[in-house]
Amino acid sequence: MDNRLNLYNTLSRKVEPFIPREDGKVRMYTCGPTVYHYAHIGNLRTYIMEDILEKFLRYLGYDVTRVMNITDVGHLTSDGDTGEDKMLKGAKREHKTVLDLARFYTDAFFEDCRKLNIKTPDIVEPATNCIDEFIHMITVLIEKGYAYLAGGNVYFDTSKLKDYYVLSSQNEEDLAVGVREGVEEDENKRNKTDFVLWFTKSKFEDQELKWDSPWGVGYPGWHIECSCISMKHLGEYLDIHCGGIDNVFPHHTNEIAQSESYLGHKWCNYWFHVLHLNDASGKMSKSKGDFLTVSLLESKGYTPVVYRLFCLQSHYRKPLVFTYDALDNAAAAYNKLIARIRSLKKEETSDMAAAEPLRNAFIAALGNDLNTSSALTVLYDVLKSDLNDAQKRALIDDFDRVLSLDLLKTADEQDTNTVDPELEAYVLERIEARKAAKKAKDFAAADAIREELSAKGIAIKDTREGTVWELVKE
RNA sequence: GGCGACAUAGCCAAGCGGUAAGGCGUGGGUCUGCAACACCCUGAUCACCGGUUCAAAUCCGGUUGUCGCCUCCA
Repeated sequence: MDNRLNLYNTLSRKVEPFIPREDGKVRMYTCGPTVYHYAHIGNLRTYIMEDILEKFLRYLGYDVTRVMNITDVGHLTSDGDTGEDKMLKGAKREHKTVLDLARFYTDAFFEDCRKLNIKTPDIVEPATNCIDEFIHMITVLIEKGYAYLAGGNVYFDTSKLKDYYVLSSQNEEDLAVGVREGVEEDENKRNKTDFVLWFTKSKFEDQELKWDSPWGVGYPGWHIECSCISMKHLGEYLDIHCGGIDNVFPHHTNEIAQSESYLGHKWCNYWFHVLHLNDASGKMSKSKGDFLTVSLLESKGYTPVVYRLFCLQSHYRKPLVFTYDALDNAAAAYNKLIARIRSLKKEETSDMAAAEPLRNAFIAALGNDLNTSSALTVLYDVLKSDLNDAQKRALIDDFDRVLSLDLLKTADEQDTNTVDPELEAYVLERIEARKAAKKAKDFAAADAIREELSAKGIAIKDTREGTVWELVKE
């Protein structure tokens, strides 16, 4: 397969040609959501961009297997055993069991994804399904001398590694421990970067999810989940590991440490990280309490794909600032785009040879480290090109396999042909009445009819070819 | 304190050494009874200061600013 994707790799800090280990086949892992609350649109920015990556790989013809975990246990408010399990905290807040909470927010997450046209990964695995695998890996790590028991917990010993900071190039001395408020240092650790693989101590007596293990009843640490779930479904070698930029350290650094110590060889070649969505005050965070969700945007009248377009206008490796003005900008752009697509005539075509240069431009744009902004420009180039309408529609449909903006679908749905005939007859009758009023120069009556239709959600406009009308959304 | 990213027109944004894409908005125009739509036209020398080069928004050094990470985080 020819290589047409150049991708920034956090591991090398360079844009490099993407070459999977096995020709034509891509093994892709994604850090999934923590399901103690709704996902905010910042979380979803990452999933949108990962979705673009996956779909572009498929567009290029790769056979992609993508796995995602659901973090339904082990995600503490801090990494020491002083931390509170976020799931437990969420369950208390909502008077649900932890499993009900997980199910509820997992469903909510995929519902948001559906609205944003984010494809569900081939395999989705909750952490609580893989306890045996976690125990197995931890056992091996202890046997190999990479892990130790202290204070009832099992820790990974980062001092056993020559190159722990492969991803983030920090150094031990300068790491500030507990810089964040409310994070306490764990006295059991031998090194400040050591992390918990298995907890048996919990200060919360009502900890709901506990499993038996060789080290006592307890629950897994956060980092071990992703390593195990990835290997369970994708084997010992991974091509791409995705996640938000904040996961570089410590989460992904720790994943590499434990995975490669366990395997005894290099694990994953490409690390793909998406930068954050910020609001005017800085980073969006679930723990801040007040955050933006897809439902909130919908309640304000935005179509969710407009947010997707907003994300695609920017590059995934740049911080993006969310403002309603910027979203309005995207909404206007989306509506205009759809209107232009709608004006294309639906015809059959078999000759797509003339479309090749634009198709290649589209591939070149996305192949250049997923430059979605440039890819959208190519979309506009298609509309402006000399191609016939059928070729344009075909090309737009082709691009939308990756962009997933419902381009043709929305344009066709808005077509008045799909409207209830009774309504159509009524509207046509009113338009005729307005025409008569206009002819009689009774503009007050004509405007009244326009007002009346407008109140019913029907917009009319006078074009050279006569008066046309459409249903206005909302 | 350490590590890292970013800084392009009113806003979003591309640009990867050869003379600033695209989108939204604004203003002007065509059309129109008016309006809306559509279409046409309309704008920046790229944070600042040095350096390399025939040539730099693009490379190097420095300055300033914004943001992120340093065991909750997408």
